[in-house]
Amino acid sequence: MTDSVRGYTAERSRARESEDETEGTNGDGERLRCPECEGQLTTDTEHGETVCADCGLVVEEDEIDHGPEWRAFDSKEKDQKSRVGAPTTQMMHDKGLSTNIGWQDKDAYGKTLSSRQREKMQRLRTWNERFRTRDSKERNLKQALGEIDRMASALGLPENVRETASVIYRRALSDDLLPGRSIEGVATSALYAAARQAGTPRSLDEIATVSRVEKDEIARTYRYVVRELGLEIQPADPEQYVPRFASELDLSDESERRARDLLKTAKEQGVHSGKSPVGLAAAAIYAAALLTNEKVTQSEVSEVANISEVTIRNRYHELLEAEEQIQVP
DNA sequence: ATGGTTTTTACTGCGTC
DNA sequence: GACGCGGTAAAAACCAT
Repeated sequence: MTDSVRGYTAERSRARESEDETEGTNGDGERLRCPECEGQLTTDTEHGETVCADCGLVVEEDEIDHGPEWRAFDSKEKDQKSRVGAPTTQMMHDKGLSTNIGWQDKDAYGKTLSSRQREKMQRLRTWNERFRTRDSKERNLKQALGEIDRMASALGLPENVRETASVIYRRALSDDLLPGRSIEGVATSALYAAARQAGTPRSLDEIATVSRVEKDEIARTYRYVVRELGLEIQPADPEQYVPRFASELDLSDESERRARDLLKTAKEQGVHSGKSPVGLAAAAIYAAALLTNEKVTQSEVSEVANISEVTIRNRYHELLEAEEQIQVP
């Protein structure tokens, strides 16, 4: 259940392996015999021909190579692409269709190149590779940053949060955290992390409503990113939610202040550990509104905080108890 | 995977407007 | 009768192991 991403990649690589196998059996030509001399047939993938090993008869030519087109690339690229899976894929910006220069140092007729030519080709490969990957990373980044911007404004997050989110995303990108994960997922996680770091947290649910990615995946990717980048993010402080909820409910500054006080005393009493910060904030808001005689119903609070009324009830009892214990010891 | 904890869901009863 | 509130039991979600 928590492993849908892993399951996904595993399936992809399995599909790739089976593809390799069929390619292999195609190539060995064991069951096929030469019609002239009954000799073994071998497949020459270089020229796209099937030839009899004994008499040299060309049985078939201009064959289409059904193998994945990236097999002949350099080994670094093979690694990269293998992880992604199928030869053409939506997961690469160019669907794997961009021009590449083979590594065999042979010309179109299969002849070996002169050393001068080899050097030249090597330089071309280097530059082609540089442009291609730089290009792909930049598109990737562009899309992700656009996404971050969109979500941030939907959530009313300030500029500095977007900045941090972009920084986190760039770090994830340069640390090669992207392969196997969606751009959107990582972008969303970066934003979630940034919002928390900036002290203006949004709950996972809120994030999930503006993201194109499922909550589960966000949570998973977020954990992964935080771990890999060594980000230090403390659990969200309930007080950080207070101003937002208070203003959404049109509460006075007075009750907002009392809500904070309630949370402070609760913290001193240690009542808050293990409970959801959002729930505590919501309960504090509700309790404070009661104390200041401002009319807010539990359901209204539960609405803006996305928390159940039951949780509000439970929490706010605890908050009031903690308050009493401080005053009458 | 499992077990313990927290949150949610669904339902009920009570008082008030 | 609808609404706000409180409580409860069972289910679901979450978390650490």
